[in-house]
This record gives sequence, C-alpha cells and structure tokens, in this order.
Amino acid sequence: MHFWLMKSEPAVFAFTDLKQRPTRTEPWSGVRNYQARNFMRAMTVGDLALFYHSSCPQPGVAGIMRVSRAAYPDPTAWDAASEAFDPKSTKARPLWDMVDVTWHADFQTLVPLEALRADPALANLLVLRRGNRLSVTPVTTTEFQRICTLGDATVATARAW
DNA sequence: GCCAACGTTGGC
DNA sequence: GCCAACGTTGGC
Repeated sequence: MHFWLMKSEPAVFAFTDLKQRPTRTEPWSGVRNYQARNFMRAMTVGDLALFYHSSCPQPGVAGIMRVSRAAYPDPTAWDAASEAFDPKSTKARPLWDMVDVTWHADFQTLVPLEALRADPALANLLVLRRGNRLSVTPVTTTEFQRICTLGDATVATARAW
C-alpha cells in the first residue's frame, strides 16, 4: 500500500468530475513526463492518491481517489488528434502509461496549498518543493494521514488505512 | 501576464 | 556528452 499525489487542472478535469463519472472511474491519461510515468508504473491496485487542483484560483487537495487499475499503455499518445499525441509512442511500442483512478472519499473542505505550506508536519512534501512540476509524486503514510486530517475526510477513508 | 524553475531538444 | 535554447508548469 502506497500513497500518492496527482495533479489536475480543475478547469480540465476536477475532483467532482471524477465523482460524477458513471463508474466514478477515469483513466489518468496524458502524463508525458518520465518520472511521473515511472511513479504510475510503481502503483498497485488499492493505493490511495490525493487529487490536487493546480493552476486555478484555489490550488489544493480536493479529495481522495483509489488506484483501480495498474499501469497500462496510454492510447492518447498514439492518437494524432489528441493534445497528448506523441509520435514516438506506437501501439507496437507504447512509451506512455496511465492508471485508472476511482473516487474514494470527499474532504469536508479543500485543503489549500497555503495550509499545506503552513503545516510543519508537511515540510518535506514533494509538491511543496521549489519549482516542483511533477504531476505525480509519492506521499508518505504520515503525510497522507496528516492531509486527511486537515481535510477532515469521511470515515470511508479511515477504514481504508 | 509575469517569471522562476525545470525537462527536453538538438547542434556541435 | 555538453549545454544553450526553448517550451511548459504553476503560483502569484
């Protein structure tokens, strides 16, 4: 069991969008960074991930999702019509992977970026590092639980630990 | 819109 | 393999 933080611009795909999907599940496509891809490859089904809203009026952690399918090839990479198209990736030799994520639990409140920064217990959180741009990062158990406390997550989350 | 930080690209 | 140029990210 590992914990992660995954960024998305809410104007493109928000936490509520995930919750409103018919199966509350979405493939996390479009990651085009090797380090982030490798983190996704390290994920296992059942891992929990914080859904982080970036590039928006209120950046912060919006809720919790669960990895529901391990890494598999990202088809948007070989779709010429996709913004995430990458000619270096082919069906025969896929370069980019994605995982499926499923809504897991809401927070009572969004945990704003400034609250993450203000918390001494989160001093080493990777997403707070200067200039960090990784869209997928690992989070320690302690950090994950701390952020859940800040967000006052529902009991469903507590049971999953 | 600005700009710092970082990853990627490509010439050499 | 170096490194400058470029593009992108993301907070402010």
